Amino acid sequence: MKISDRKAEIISVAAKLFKEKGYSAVTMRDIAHAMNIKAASLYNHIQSKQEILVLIVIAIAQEFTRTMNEVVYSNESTILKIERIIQLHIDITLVDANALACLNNDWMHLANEELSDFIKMREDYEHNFRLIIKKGIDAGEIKDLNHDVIVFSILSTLRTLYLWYGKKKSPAPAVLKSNMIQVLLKGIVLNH
Amino acid sequence: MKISDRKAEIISVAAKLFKEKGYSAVTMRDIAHAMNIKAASLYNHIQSKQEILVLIVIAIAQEFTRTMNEVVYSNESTILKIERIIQLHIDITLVDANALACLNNDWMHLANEELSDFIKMREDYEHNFRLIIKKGIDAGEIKDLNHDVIVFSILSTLRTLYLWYGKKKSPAPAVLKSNMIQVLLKGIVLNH
DNA sequence: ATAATAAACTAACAAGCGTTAGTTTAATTT
DNA sequence: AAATTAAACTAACGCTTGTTAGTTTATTAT
Repeated sequence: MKISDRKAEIISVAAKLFKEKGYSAVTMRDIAHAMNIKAASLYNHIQSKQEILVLIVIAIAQEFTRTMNEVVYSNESTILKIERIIQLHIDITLVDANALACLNNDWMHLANEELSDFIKMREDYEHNFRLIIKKGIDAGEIKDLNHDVIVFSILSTLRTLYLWYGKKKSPAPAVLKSNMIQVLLKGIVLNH
Repeated sequence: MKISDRKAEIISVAAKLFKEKGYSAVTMRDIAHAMNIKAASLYNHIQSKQEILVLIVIAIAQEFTRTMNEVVYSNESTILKIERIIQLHIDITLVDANALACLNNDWMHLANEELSDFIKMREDYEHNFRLIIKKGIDAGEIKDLNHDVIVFSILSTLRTLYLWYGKKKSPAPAVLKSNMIQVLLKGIVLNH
C-alpha cells in the first residue's frame, strides 16, 4: 500500500489547514480549494476525511514510539537519554510541524482502533519517559522532585515546540538543541 | 450586564465540552443535551455559539493581561517576577482548567474585534514575559541563553498545566509551585 | 490509432448545523 | 385571582457537511 504523490500532497495540504483551524473546522471543500480542485475529486485519492487524519497522526505517533522504545532501555546515562528525546522532538518539528499540530490538537477525532491505538502509544510514551526520570533519580543523576512536574515540564516544552519554532527555524537546530538542554536540564538562573 | 446563574452554567458546560472535542466539533445540541434541555432553549440565555466562546476566552485572557501588567514593571527581582507568573498560571488552572483549554485550542475561532483583541493580548503577554527575561539577563540574574528558548520553555509548561494538573490537583498547589520553580529555574540535574 | 487508466468534473443525496418563530408551562409579582 | 415573567418546548428554516454516482478529459501503454 504505497502512498501516491498526489495523496501525499492532499495529506500535506490538509495537515496545514488542520493546524490553522483544527480538524473539525476544515471541510473537504476547504482542502479541495487549497489544491485548486473540487471536493469530490479528493475521493479519487483518499477514502474519507478520517483517513487523512489517521495517516497524518498515526505515522508520527509511531515514529515517536519507535525511537522512545530504542532509548528507554539503552545503557546510556539519563542525561544522554533525555538529550536523545530532545533531539527526536526537534527533528520531527523540523520535518513536519503541521502534522505535530494535528497530533497535539486533533487526536481525539480519531475513531475506533486508531483512537485506542493512539491513546495507548501516548500513555506508553509518557510512561517510558517517566521511567527514564525515575531511574535517573534513583541513580542520583536527577533531583528528587515530583515526577509529574519533571515529566510534563519537559514534555510540554518539547510537544509545543512547533508553535514557535516551526515557522522561523531560528536559532539553528544545533543551537536550539544545546540551549534546550541547558534550560531544561540545568535551569536558567545564574548561581554566583 | 450581569451574567445570570443559568447563563454561567451554560458557559461552564460548554467549556467542558469544548475542552474535550474543540469548539467546532461541539454542537449547540451537544451543549443542550448536557444540560437536559433542547438546543433552542439555550437561546433564552445566550445570543449565539460565538458569544459563549467569547465569554469563556476573553475573560481569562484579560485576567492574564491584568496580572502580567502588574508584574512586568514592578520593582521585584526577576526571580520573584517569574514566580508570580508561575503562581498566576497555577491559580487559573485550579479555578478553570476547561476555560484554559479553550483559550489554548479554540482562540482562532473568535471573530472580528474579539479575535484581534485576543491576538494583541497574547502578543503583549509574550512580549512582556520576554522583557522580564531580557532584563534578568542584563541584571546578571538569568543565564544568557536564546531568549525564545527560555520564554517558550517556561510559557509552554505553564500554558499546558491544565492537561495533567486540571483533573487530579496533586501535588498540592503549594508543592506544585515550589517544584515548578525548582524545575523551571534551577533545572533537574544534580551537580556533585 | 486504440485501449486503458488516472484524475478531474457536475450534480445530487441525506444528515446535521446554528438559529428563529411561535407556543406552553411554571414560578413570581401585583 | 390576575398579570407578568422566565425558561422551557415544538417545528421549521436555509445552509453546510461528508460523501456517492456517473461523466468527461487528458495522459500513458499497447
